[in-house]
Amino acid sequence: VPELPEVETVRQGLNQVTLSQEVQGGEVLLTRTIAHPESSSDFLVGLQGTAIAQWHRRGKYLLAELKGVRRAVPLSAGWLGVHLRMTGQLLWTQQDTSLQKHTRVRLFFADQRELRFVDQRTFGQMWWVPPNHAPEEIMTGLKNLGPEPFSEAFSVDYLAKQLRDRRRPIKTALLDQSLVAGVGNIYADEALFLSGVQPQTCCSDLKPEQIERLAASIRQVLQASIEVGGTTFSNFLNVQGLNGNYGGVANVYNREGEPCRACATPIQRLKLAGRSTHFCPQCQQ
DNA sequence: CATACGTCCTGGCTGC
DNA sequence: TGCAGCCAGGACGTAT
Repeated sequence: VPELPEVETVRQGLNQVTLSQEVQGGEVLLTRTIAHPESSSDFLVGLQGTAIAQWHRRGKYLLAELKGVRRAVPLSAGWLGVHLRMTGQLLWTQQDTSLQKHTRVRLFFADQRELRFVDQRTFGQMWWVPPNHAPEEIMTGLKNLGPEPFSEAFSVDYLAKQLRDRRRPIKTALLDQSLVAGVGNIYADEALFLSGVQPQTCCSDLKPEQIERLAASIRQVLQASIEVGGTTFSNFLNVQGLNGNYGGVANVYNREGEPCRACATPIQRLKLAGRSTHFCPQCQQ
């Protein structure tokens, strides 16, 4: 389940291998994957003859800035957007590598290279944003994203103000991408454990010191995972198809009934907003 | 506006 | 052992 740290790891990997090479063609094996343009062939035509100048990340979205390669002065050639959703993977490979079962989109580069989008559950999406359009015009989800967790905008004051008048459980609020961008189910549970806050706590009941700990914990748990290549809690694969160093070191996620690593109390599981939620009833009050 | 919930999908797991 | 049914969840559309 790629969340911010995994997407950031993919971004860094793509910046190491995909830049400044001409897209010479491609193949869409599942048209539903292409969110824009409506026609898959228009998607491929838009990308053809461009090269990626740089990969960016916003929340869990990947954004490749495109440039024309057949001009002396490279012109803006729009954007390629990707959301991995549940099971999406971007793999940098050779075109003659046998296709994975769930291959959805292939982009062909020079020297028989390929950027391959593999996605078992087919929720993942790709967009081609034409030149002279802002990505958020086409990728409408971008408009509803809250601040990046590592930005100055994600301050204690911001979080306190946002939570003050909300009546939702804090866990549900953390999954809302308009509050803070990039946190998903795993990191929400882990950040709440680290901050000692029960996931069911009503947002407006949180005390100032809890909000302060929560803001710090969100950044801490995300940063720690980025530093080990996004493999802290999942069997996530990087662009080379490798799982660096699966840690399996979650404190609470997917540990129902197992002893809390801090106090040995059995970890409890409940359902919030339709999502499994794990916490230590002793450490989180 | 805030919030809740159903929906999309595949494959792994559970229980009969 | 086969197989139906449940579950996992990110974001969006719709309902309240």
